[in-house]
Amino acid sequence: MVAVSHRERVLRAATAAFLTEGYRSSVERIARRAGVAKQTVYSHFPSKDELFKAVARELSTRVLVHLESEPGDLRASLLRFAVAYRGRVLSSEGIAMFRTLLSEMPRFRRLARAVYEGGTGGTARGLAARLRKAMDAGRLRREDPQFAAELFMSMLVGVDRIKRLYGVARFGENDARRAARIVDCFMRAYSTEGHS
Amino acid sequence: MVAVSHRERVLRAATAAFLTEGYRSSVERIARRAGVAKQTVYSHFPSKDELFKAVARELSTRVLVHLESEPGDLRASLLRFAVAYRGRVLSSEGIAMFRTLLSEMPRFRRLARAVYEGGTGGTARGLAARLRKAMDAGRLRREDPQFAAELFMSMLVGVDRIKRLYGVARFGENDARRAARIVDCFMRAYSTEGHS
DNA sequence: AGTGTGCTAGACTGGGCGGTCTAGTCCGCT
DNA sequence: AGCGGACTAGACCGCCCAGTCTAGCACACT
Repeated sequence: MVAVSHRERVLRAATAAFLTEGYRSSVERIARRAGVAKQTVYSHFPSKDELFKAVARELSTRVLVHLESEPGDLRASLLRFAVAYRGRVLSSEGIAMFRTLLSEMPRFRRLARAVYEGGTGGTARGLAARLRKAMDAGRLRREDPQFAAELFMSMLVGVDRIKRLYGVARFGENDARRAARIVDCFMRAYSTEGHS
Repeated sequence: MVAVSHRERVLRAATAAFLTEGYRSSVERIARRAGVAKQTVYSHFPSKDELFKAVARELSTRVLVHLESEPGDLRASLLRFAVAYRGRVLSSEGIAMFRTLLSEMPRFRRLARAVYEGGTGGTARGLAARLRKAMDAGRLRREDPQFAAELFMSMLVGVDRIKRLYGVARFGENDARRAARIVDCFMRAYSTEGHS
């Protein structure tokens, strides 16, 4: 089916366009970028809004960060998660995605919930499940695991995301160290083992 | 001078308009909202972009949260800060401001830095100074106070802000409790006193 | 060869907007 | 009374854009 390929190309071009220009990007520019006639865009998506929604839905599936639930060292496991999550969220693409989605979400309230659930929400739930296990095993202080998961994720990207959004900081090589420091802090607050 | 009053009215109307409609808000609507002719807007601001920048600058001065640096109980002091900061950031106005500024910041890179410095950056610096004092007094674990301040602020608003931005959560009455729990976590990670 | 389908380029419509211009009104000052 | 500056409503220009329409091209199927 050629249609699928065309649809795919439009979607990809629209994604790139919306991420760089925001919703301002015109349908004609998107068509050009996809190497396709404007009419072809409209033959696959009924309106610009629907195209945007499709892009948003597709984007939201890229965000989820899984956490291996295998037994291994909890600290190492959290550190891997930290680096992966920060990499996804703080990357240029992650920042552009956040900015673009955010500014249009008030117009698409139902979609907004779905995007949240597919990204931050889903990731938090997965993390919370892992933390609960660690709590059950007595390796983490017993407390609301959902709260702990959200707190950990907040610690990981909070102000750093803001800095990137305002163009104040880059996402550099010393990032792994920062992630490690944050994991240390989290463990100090939640680990049942002694602190230094 | 009547001019000042008019300028002020335009600025206020523009602020309200940009916060609710974003940059989409037309100059004519802003003029109407201010009860003023379109020409009057242009007699005070050379272009819509400049008007927007003026609004952004004005908004950024509203964000700073000060922390009393008097000696008192550190935990109580942090808790007051936590409640104040969350109140400012997570309020409907704070969220709208964030969304509006954010989506236009890529076009105004110099302004973006200033807005960051006036808001999050300045608040973090003030908090860091306070934390450093507590560290000097031996009441907090000695560590990079700037990092600690940013981490604390991340903990305070990170995921909660995301939830509000996506319309997933409201800002309700049990907020003070959440702030308190976060302060507890921070103190567990940083306090030099024993933990329960 | 003939038909239909999916595509192409590009013209077109209707509407919105930034920004300018005109003509006229109001008010304070001399 | 007469002048000037700040304001008003509203017309206007040029541009961009979402979405539609037309005419023609290329290829697959029979």
